[in-house]
Amino acid sequence: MATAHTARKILVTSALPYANGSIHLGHLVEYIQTDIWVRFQKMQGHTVHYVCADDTHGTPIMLRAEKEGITPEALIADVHKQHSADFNEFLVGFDHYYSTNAPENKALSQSIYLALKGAGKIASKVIEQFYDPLKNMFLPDRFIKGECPKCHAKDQYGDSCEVCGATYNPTELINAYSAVSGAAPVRKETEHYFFKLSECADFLKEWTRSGTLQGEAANKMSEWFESGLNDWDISRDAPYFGFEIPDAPGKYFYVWLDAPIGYMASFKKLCADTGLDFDEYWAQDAKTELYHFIGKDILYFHALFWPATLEYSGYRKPTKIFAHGFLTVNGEKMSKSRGTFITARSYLEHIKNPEYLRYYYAAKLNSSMEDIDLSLDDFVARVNSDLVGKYINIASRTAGFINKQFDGQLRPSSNNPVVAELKSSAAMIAEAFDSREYGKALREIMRLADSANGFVAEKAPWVMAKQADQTQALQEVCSDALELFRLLTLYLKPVLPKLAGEVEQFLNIESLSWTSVTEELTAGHRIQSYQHLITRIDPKWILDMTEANKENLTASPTVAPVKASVAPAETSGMEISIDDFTKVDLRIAKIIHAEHVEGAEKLLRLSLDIGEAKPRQVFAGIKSAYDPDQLIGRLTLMVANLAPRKMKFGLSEGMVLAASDESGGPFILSPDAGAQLGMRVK
RNA sequence: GGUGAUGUAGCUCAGCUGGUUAGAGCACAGGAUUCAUAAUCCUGGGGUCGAGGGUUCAAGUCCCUCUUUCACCA
Repeated sequence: MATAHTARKILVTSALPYANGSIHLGHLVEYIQTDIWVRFQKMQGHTVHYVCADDTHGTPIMLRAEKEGITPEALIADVHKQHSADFNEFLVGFDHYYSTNAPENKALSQSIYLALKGAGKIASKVIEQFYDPLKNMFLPDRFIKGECPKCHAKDQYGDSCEVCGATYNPTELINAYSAVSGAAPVRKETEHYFFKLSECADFLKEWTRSGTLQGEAANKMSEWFESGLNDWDISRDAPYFGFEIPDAPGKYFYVWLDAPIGYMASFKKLCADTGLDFDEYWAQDAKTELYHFIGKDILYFHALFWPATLEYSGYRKPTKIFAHGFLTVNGEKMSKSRGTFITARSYLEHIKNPEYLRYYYAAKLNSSMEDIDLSLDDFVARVNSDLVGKYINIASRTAGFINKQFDGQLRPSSNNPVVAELKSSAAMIAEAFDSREYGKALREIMRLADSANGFVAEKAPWVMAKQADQTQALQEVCSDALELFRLLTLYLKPVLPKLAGEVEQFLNIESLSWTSVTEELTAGHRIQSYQHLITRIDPKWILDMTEANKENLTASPTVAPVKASVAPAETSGMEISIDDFTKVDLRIAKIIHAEHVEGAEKLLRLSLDIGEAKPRQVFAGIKSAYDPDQLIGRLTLMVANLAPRKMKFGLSEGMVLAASDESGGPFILSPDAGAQLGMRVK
């Protein structure tokens, strides 16, 4: 039996979500996967601590806070509140959820750095980097934009082109500009600190092949060894939101240095709060187990930098790293235009029950790094069929007899073969959960639920209920069915902890643990009256959710004021030639900023990006129909070669197009998904 | 471009170290049943296992080429 071994001491982490956005369904794959594993191990009687934190440092957070006119600290405090609430509602049971911007993390990061320095693993080197002369800051590659050197698509990031897929250096971009200020970046020298990863190759080769990684992950790692390991740049220059490097004023730790240390810091705070022994879990010779659940995209940081950092600063290494794949929705990448970029919050608003998603993810998850697909139709079918039709139905169809005819009292039969069958699967299901083969576990559990329903169908208690001499048989069949239901609940508990709690109340039993497999509902035990525990998903909820998540690519008002019956408006009647038309340079523009203009009745001031070095300022008479906030970020159409015009409030460098007549408007235009800013309209 | 994964019934997925007519759930069709918030049970139709080549007595399973989708490239 899987339950026979001695209790283990386990520390588990999920990757730290970046404090720059909301938790969405993609994030939740990982937290749900980890939480199921943690709950399963706890049910096994092991001591498990599950910690996580917000990843709070770096340039994007600094700039976003600046844009919102608040301090980074205020920004991350707000995000922390939101993230915590989301995780809480999805029943992700962290033992501690912290922040990397915490005193424990600062102290640990600095001491680890000093230990690495003491071990001779830190070097400094003068490098050349792009610098924004307007903003007086060094620019990460992703904050440099320009024209792709291969396909000449405008507005591409500094590392690769989203249009043609080419990769290159920021130096190769044509007409490069800073995404922060629009200024042309200059090259500037600066001293950076490096972790000498190149000296860690032998250690890492052995470590990554010692069973700590999945096979495919280890394969992936070997490519890095073949090409040779470079030293890792761990410093960034001020201004930077992060921790300053000791004895190096103006130099900060790169966010990826202090992020994984955040695992330690979160646990350290938990230790301070609860009296746990930090060293028992992190000392070099620690006998406890340490597992990191991560996405395949950050394997690199966790399987190379992190173990090397720990090794040479005198700490223990992870026992194992579990990498999972990405989430697709309906077979494609999550998409704002299709409404499949769904936040945790939006899911809760529309579907409400988080356990549906937990169940569906569990049904899809395995131990590999393959992507998993959230097929929304399949989601509805699966939850309704498995959870409501099969599992809950067992209680729903039998509890009534027990409550009405036997006053809630049970009388199980002895040696029911179906009960024995369910019990005999306990070890196999435990093994599947333990090895993160949740899909396999759930397939088995649903097979057992089929057996249970087959048992009820075969015994036909509704026939017994009509025969006076079958009273005892009726009570036995229904009691046995509830015993089957109890076992299924136990098996599903890591996935559906809240529902399991409600079933425990209904059955009037103690909290189920894995050893409860060997127990049984006994004769004379009284259950509570049955109330329906979960309802089916209405496909309409899904529709509403995807609609609500569709980014406003079309007009923003939800109610269309245009009447379908209006006669088509007459055209002006004047013909023009194609040449006349091509004189008008129409471009797809992205509204990067919009605001009210003081003193203007009708105008909004827009900043429009059409792939040029600087955004255009355009005044548009659309104040009556649009709120500036809802315009920011969307694409529209502009006339790019209209002669600039001086207006009372400033220079207008173009014109946006909008439709209107006496029935309503103005309505500004939007391109179909796929159009990129800067594209010519013709 | 390089590397690691990936492509199996309409949909979502199982198929361990190669071995009898390729499986499940959902969907669909027929039947049964009415205890259950139409749930359940039985039966059935449906696949040239991405394409092509190779190894083998035998390949979805191994090898090669091409191709799909995803990720990473400090």
